[in-house]
Amino acid sequence: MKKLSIVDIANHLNVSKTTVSFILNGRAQEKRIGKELVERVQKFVDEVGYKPNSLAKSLRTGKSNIIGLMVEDISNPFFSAIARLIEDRAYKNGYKIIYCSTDNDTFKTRELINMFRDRHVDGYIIAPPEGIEDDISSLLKDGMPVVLFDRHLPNVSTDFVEIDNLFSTYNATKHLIQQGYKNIAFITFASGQTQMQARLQGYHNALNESGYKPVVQEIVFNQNEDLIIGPLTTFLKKNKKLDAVFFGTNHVGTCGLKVINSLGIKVPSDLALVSFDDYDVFKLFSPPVTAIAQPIEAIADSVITVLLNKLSTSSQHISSQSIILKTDFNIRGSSKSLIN
Amino acid sequence: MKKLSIVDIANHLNVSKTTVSFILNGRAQEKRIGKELVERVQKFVDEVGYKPNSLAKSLRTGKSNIIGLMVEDISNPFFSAIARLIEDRAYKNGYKIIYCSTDNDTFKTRELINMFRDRHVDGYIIAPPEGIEDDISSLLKDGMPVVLFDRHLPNVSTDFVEIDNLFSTYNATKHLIQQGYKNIAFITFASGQTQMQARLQGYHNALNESGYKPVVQEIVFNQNEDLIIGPLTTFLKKNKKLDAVFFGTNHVGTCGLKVINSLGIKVPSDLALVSFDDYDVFKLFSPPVTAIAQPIEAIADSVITVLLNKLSTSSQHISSQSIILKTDFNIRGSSKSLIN
DNA sequence: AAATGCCATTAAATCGATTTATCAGGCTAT
DNA sequence: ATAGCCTGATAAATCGATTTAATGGCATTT
Repeated sequence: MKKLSIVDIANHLNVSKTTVSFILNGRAQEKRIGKELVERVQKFVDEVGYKPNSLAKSLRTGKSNIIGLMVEDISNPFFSAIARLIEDRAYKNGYKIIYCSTDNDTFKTRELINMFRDRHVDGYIIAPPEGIEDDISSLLKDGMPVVLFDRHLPNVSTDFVEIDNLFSTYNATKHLIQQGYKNIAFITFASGQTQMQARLQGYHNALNESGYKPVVQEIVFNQNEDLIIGPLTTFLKKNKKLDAVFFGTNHVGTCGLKVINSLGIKVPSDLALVSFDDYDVFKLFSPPVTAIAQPIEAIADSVITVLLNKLSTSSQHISSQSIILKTDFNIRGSSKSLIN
Repeated sequence: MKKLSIVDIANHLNVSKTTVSFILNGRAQEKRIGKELVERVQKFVDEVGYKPNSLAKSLRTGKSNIIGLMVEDISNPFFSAIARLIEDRAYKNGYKIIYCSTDNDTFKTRELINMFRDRHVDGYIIAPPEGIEDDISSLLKDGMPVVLFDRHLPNVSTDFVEIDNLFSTYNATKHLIQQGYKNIAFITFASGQTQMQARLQGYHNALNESGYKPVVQEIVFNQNEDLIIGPLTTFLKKNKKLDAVFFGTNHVGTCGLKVINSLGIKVPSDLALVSFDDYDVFKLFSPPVTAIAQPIEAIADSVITVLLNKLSTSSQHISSQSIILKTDFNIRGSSKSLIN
């Protein structure tokens, strides 16, 4: 009842395991193995449902058919949606996914990379935290395929998939300004990551053009939501002159809505809202929240396509490519015109 | 620059790899290996940062230190939250997680189980779809540790973690009745899974006690949300006499809210709401939705604890245990009293 | 003095595959 | 006749660990 090995197959058919291996790996013709022998082996293998032990296979070949996926936090809807799509595509192409959440913690990420390495994953998909440059570089130096997404590392030359963060916030801020809002705050997580910096820059650019004063509030990320809601509450209580708020991520946005509810702030008459990312919470809030929607499918698709490419061609020569995707700007009730 | 193997270590120190292996696996004392030799080996291993090749290790020992986690859909907040917590606990205990989404598809699940098996995972955590009984039984027969959660399989005797579904819906339905609602519909995904059946039963029990007529609408699950929203819209348009609706899952609930918004139904004056599961969407809706909150942490904790136990003791003798956890009932504005 | 036991260590087998190198036999060309 | 070349297949090496069985040397027992 125990699992069959290639030796069992070989013995039962009175051939050598080499022959079986060649046949199973489609090298029968190349190795000019007799046609009826090939059929005999194939038939028996199908019959007993033999599957090669993938550990042994990996040990010998050095390939594991596993892709390591590192997101910031799998329980964040943005990341879980992307993970889901990547998962599907990967499975369809014969790859499994091992995933984990980095929490944007450099040390944790480093450990996880080492674990993946130890596990001999074939490729890496990473939403990298800051400070992990050296570890990524080291992966690259060893010829490991790595695709970054959601952000990139300026000093590391590798493939990555991102969205046009700067234009997205520039455009959305412009929209607020056109609706007549003048005191627009930008609330975001404190982070030097490229995507956050770009978002901030877009906001600044738009305000500069109009000559309005920027008001930026950075929140320290914390797993405990109360430690986000607290500072947010303080900020909104203090800055009564604001007429609009721009949330830099879906998480900040969600927390922001909770604060707005608890303070009894009316949207958009007291305060207009725009948020980065789009998901059910924003669609179902009253009034629904204007949001920048990231093209989840396109991101996942690009990421996995780039990685699969690298895995199949193992072309060291092709220099890294970066893919920048457009976002959708979904205007809803939370940023209605002041002038009507 | 390539990775060191145990042979390299052994050669460099002029000892046999057996000795190195014993030392590294903490069997030095048992094998009475000299104290200073142990230290010499340890020191060198630390120095060069040698890590045993886990594939080779797994091949030899049959253990992979990987746990297979199969949820219904990783992009569902309930499952992603649990996955996240399980992930953390697993990593802390030296286990990695391979996860995947079953889509409640029996065939897909069967393939995934085979894949996990092939990958030699040490244990399984599964939210099982119907029809997968035989595959689970076969795992158990082969002595694999399996823990089910969110639902169980009546004909399979294995450990599982669930919540008290029947009481939860019974209690919530009672609440609606006490608030004066009489025409209460229950909308849920068509499914014979134990948790869904129990939820339905709880609803029926409460209505029976009061003599009100049950109205049950089953929706066929689909990845494409429009195919859920469509039938839901039809249903709510047809049944104008309803004064309350009970959503059987967070997903149905979210879709339900979208329909309610698009139809312009006023909550709770036109229609009171209660939903199973609790998450940000329900808290931030206006008015906030009364919901049954599952104890996410407790579920994740129980699941991983039970599994780790089975993994460490490998006690075939202990009969399976089932853990039933209590839920929280969060009463909010969407189910306010009719009588005031 | 031979036998036994203990100590500290190691050689060799094993896990289950892939891959390299080899082989026996028949045929062709010099 | 013999060297060389296909053909069709396989023996043996390899991946990098764990584990079983064995070893040589020394002290102790009979």
